[in-house]
Amino acid sequence: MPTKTYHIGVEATMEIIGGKWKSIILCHLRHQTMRTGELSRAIPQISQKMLTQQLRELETANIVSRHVFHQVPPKVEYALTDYGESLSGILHELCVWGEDNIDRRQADGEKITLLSRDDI
Amino acid sequence: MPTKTYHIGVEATMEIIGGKWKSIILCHLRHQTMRTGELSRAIPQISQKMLTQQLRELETANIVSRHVFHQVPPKVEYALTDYGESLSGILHELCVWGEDNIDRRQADGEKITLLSRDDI
DNA sequence: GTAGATGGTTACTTTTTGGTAAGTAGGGCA
DNA sequence: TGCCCTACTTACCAAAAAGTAACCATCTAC
Repeated sequence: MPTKTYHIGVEATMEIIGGKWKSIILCHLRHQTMRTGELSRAIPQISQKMLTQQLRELETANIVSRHVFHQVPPKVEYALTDYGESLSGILHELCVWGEDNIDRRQADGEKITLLSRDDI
Repeated sequence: MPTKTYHIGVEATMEIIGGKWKSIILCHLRHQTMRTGELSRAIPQISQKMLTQQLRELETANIVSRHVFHQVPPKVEYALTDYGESLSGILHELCVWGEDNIDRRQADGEKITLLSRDDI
């Protein structure tokens, strides 16, 4: 198979946490283990399909673990793996920087709202 | 105009540094002011079009400054703004985490190469 | 007068990503 | 019997992001 080539480290990172949803999902999992339904309530804009798709990709990258409880109705819990935890600091900074960015833009007169801040 | 709504800070951050190219460009500008041609040599995979497009967007977000020297042939220099510098720590961590990720995957037997590490 | 250097734009196409809506499973429960 | 719950999948379609290739402007130097 062909060798995959990266030119700079950040490429690999963005391949894992990039895209519209992954960093958001990870920011939520940073604080707690969550069930599928909890995640979709926490991220109301995301569709079922995108949620599971992104979770699978994060699982494949060994960032998120999936724990299935064999019950009916089904129960599945997602959490950061130990390796995923190594992203925690970065995720926190990404949240905080974004909050500050929104503050600036608001102060600049832009019509923007931020619904919740990263409390921890 | 409709109010733009974010649910969590990281959304705003990723809107600015997300996508295939922005974080790479920023990682290069983190170390030095660069001319257009230098950037495209530093990021050989990027096309002219994408390079200028991404730089314009970063300029609009006030992350990058553009300094035109009125010469022939033209000379244009790009640099992080003071505000852009506030991303420097995050960008560095994204690079370092990615380097480590690549190391792990290599150790895991995946065929991957990283051409250069974030030296600073 | 023609080619080269630099930075940039445009029209067009392809690829990737995301969204919608419907369907599956299987036990609980009225 | 039939509907609910939860997690998940699938087929299909729309939109956004990125790639390609050709083109412009301007002065310098041959």
